[in-house]
Amino acid sequence: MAVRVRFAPSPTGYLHIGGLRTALFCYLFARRMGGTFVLRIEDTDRARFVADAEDDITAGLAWAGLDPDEGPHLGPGYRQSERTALYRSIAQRLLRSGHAYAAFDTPEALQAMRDRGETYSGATRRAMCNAFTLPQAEVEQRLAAGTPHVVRLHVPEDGEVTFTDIVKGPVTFAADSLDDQILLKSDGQPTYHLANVVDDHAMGITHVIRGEEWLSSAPKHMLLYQALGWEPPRMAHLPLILSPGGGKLSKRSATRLGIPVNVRDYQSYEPEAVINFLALLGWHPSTEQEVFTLDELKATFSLERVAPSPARFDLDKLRWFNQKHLIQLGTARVAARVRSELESALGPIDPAYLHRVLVVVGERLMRRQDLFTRFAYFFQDPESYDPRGVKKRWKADAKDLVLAYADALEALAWPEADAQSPATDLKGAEGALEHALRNLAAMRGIGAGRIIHPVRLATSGTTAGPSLFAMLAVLGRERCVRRLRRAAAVLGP
RNA sequence: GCCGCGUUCGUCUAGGGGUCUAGGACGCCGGCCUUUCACGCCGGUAACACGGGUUCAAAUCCCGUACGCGGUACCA
Repeated sequence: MAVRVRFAPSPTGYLHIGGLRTALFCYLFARRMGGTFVLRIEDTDRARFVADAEDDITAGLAWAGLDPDEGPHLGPGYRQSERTALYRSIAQRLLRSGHAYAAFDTPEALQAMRDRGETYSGATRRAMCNAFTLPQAEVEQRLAAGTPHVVRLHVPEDGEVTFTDIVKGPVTFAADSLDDQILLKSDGQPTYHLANVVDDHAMGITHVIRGEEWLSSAPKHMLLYQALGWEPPRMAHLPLILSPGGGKLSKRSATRLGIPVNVRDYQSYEPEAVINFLALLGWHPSTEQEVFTLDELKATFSLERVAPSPARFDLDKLRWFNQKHLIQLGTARVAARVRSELESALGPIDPAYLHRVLVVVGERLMRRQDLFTRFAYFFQDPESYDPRGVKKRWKADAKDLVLAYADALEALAWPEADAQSPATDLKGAEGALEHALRNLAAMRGIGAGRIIHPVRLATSGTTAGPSLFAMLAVLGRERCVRRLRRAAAVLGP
């Protein structure tokens, strides 16, 4: 049978990183099995509905490269709010077959019951106000009069519910530990439990892949499939993602640690890296490969190799993946991703220049935003000079040497890179720059390092960076000379 | 409280009765390379939660305890 998997978020907030992980596993499994990946919006909660949440979810999936084969953006019938009639008719059917019943309890009465430490179960329902305790005539009269009521699942008083979860293995619940779940709310909307089961069946879902927070309600869903005479899908409950401290990955704790909670806040990471990181959080390939593209993941993923225990979010690891993927992406694609952001911050940038910068920066780029911080000097003259670097490298003769080198650069035959060709053949310039510097050192009878370090400091403001001559070649004569002279004036002897 | 699930280096994990003096990756610490930084390479640090069984043999199977996570809503 063709595999059909669905990702079924609720539009009560923006797409969460944990939600993306669930979506990823759904997607990967569907692709691996040659099946279909469905996006279904579970908008049955009117009170918590967030208007732009659905767009955020769709955008988040697109950003990550997880394209649904079916979904609300492709056709009607994928939002539960469009399917209420279906849920109501199924609820009626359950009512008729005795698998569900009407209950009239007030919120206050329910609260009082909870305060007593009880749940609405086989053991307590006889103390409440419902079709089991009211005379049948009154039930019918109330229903006819349109009295507000809910429809509850009639959970058997004994026996147990067992099913085999693909990641958790065999799971067993005693029926009397299950409460009489509300299926239809008094406003006529279905709860998650009803709508989810009805839709999974109606949409031919073969595998339910979702977060572990659903494991406890899974037996109620199994009961529903049973009552309806439907074959239940296979279940796979994914372990949750925890914060580094071990607790829940809450907004507050996460932001304090610099961990974005919403997918929309991952803009400074490459989607490929986030995907790779998420995939390995709970899943392990049988090999020791760590860096994966989406295509590679699609080819190797399996639910059987998903770990049953929760995993903690590790920012360092995400950063490492980000660096790996930045390298794997290559300068052209990185340039395309960073250009507009860079230009809106710093004005127009010559594409060929940007390309040369990326080549020279190379694997030193951990995150795109490094170009605005650690490597900002490629786009703006340094505003200050690293004090520790100055202390260590800016000796008494530094000013004189830097000035002399500036003069030498002005006189130098400097093969400028061809602006039309981003191929960055800067080797000629590099050689000339190095030759000029070593010449100067020889004339002064000092080591080249005596000049190299002050020059780096003067032109970049820091002591760390790419090979000096490659860096100078990229910066170009004008910037170099200006910066050398300015540093000499500012730093003095 | 009750129900369910889980527990191997700081973190992600491999392993599923003997091949485990427990492997890999991130991080951290050394070293090499390099007149910077990063990459790369070499080396180091560091774990089977605890207690009982079963077995010739247990990280691996069973039971209990502890701890963690989830659920216990007219939220999903």
